[in-house]
Amino acid sequence: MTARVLDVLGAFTAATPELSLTEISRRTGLPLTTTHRLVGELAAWGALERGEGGLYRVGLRLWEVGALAPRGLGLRERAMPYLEDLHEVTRENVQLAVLDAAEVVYVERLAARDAVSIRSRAGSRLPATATGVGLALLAHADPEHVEKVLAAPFRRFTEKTLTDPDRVRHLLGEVRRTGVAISEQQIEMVSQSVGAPIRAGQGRVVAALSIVVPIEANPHAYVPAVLAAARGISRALGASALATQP
Amino acid sequence: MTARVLDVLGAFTAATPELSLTEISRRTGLPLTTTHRLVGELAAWGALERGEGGLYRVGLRLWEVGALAPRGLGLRERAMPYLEDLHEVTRENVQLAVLDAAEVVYVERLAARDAVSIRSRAGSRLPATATGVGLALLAHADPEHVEKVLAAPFRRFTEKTLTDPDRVRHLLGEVRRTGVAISEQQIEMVSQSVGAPIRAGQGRVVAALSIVVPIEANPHAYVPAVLAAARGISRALGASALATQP
DNA sequence: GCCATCCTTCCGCACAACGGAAGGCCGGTC
DNA sequence: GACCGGCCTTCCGTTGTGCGGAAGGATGGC
Repeated sequence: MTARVLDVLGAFTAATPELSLTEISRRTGLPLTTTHRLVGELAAWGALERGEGGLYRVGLRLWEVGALAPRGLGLRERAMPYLEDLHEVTRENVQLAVLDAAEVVYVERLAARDAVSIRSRAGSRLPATATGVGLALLAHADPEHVEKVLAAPFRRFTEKTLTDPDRVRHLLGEVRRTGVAISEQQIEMVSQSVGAPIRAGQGRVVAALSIVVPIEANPHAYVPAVLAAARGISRALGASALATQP
Repeated sequence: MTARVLDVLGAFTAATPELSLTEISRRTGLPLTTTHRLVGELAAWGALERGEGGLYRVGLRLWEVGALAPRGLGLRERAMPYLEDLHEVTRENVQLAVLDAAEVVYVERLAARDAVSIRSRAGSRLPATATGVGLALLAHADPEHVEKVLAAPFRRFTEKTLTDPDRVRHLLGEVRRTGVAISEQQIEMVSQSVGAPIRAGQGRVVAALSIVVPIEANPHAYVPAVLAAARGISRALGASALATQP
């Protein structure tokens, strides 16, 4: 059964990237024997591998296949030079993310050594409404999808985290008008982020990037650099010059 | 059956990252109906997703799981700063790779804009004996494993590609003695590479990096920089100072 | 030496995956 | 506008494959 195979893969998380057989069995709820067989088959193929101590971890072959995801490494590779430039110029945290249902998934993250250091790695998730990248993405997403997102309960991080759908709707209009999304103190009280959408062919928004700066800074000062980077990546992805206009 | 699920995933390659249902069916040899169900289940989970035109591609969720591979993104993230430094200083192609059976898998690749430009993106493979990284890895691999690799037929790229097991064995001894692996014109006649092993805890070699330079250059000039980068990454991975000595 | 924990192998049964058949849905052709 | 050829999707009865209980090693701690 396919679902069980995927359950096994899903048992691996960033917090626990190495698991014992029994641990996998516990997490998936599958009988030990079944787990044993599944894990064996996955390991034989290279989707999992066995480290020291007999613990299982995600294997090289699965990484290779995962790297084929257009929204993963593919996007990352083309965006990298622009992210680095932006990072170099500003010395702040720079992030690249895509939308998945109601969350954003961070595809790349360049951390400033000295600046506000938020340390979640590539592959982590946050609610879309609470982040600069997320607002930039939602602003250009299918309205029907946006409504579904806004209908779900909001996760709260700080006292400034948005929880009112109407407030978000208004903000999204603002984002469409200005071309940038500013999220203030929604995740942490000490920081805010400035995000902008990235477009591919036909002008469709496929990703977003953002820069995270201390709350003392003036976010508007970063807008031109953020927009320039977003436009650069959009062009690299094949969006026409016209389509890159807001 | 687990194998069939994996067959479907394996149908996706760097050359053809987007496939139609029938195309997947053809490649895997599975009946169309069966493929349809498997692909549906995989897509529901997020391992695959459906792009424009109905073509299937690798999904975000699989990318996330793949990113957990310690030898994939995990290694990459920690090595990145050192790779960038090396790249910055030398302005040449810099690569990070791990060993998988008889091949090396490139985990990261920083391409020089002007220097000898070598193809193939992160996730690609080459025979271990024909590359700088591969020789560095084999030199510190289980001797039994090395013999298995040398027993298999050699793929030839240029007239300088090594095909004599004894010659390789000798070279591996040399690598162990000097701490660096130099591969000359094995892949292309215009380039050579200088590789060095990267160690993790207990001094075990887990990866290697290399720099690719034109054949006119003196490879030995790059040895100190390459070794410094390899030692830096090893330290970042938790190898003790002693273990990082050759 | 004993017990606890984890991993591995075996094997008969049941039921879920299998895949043939049939039917939609394009878009091209005459 | 009728026909055809590629694709994709749904249905459903049969069968063989994955399932998981039981039992047997392998460690390692006390």
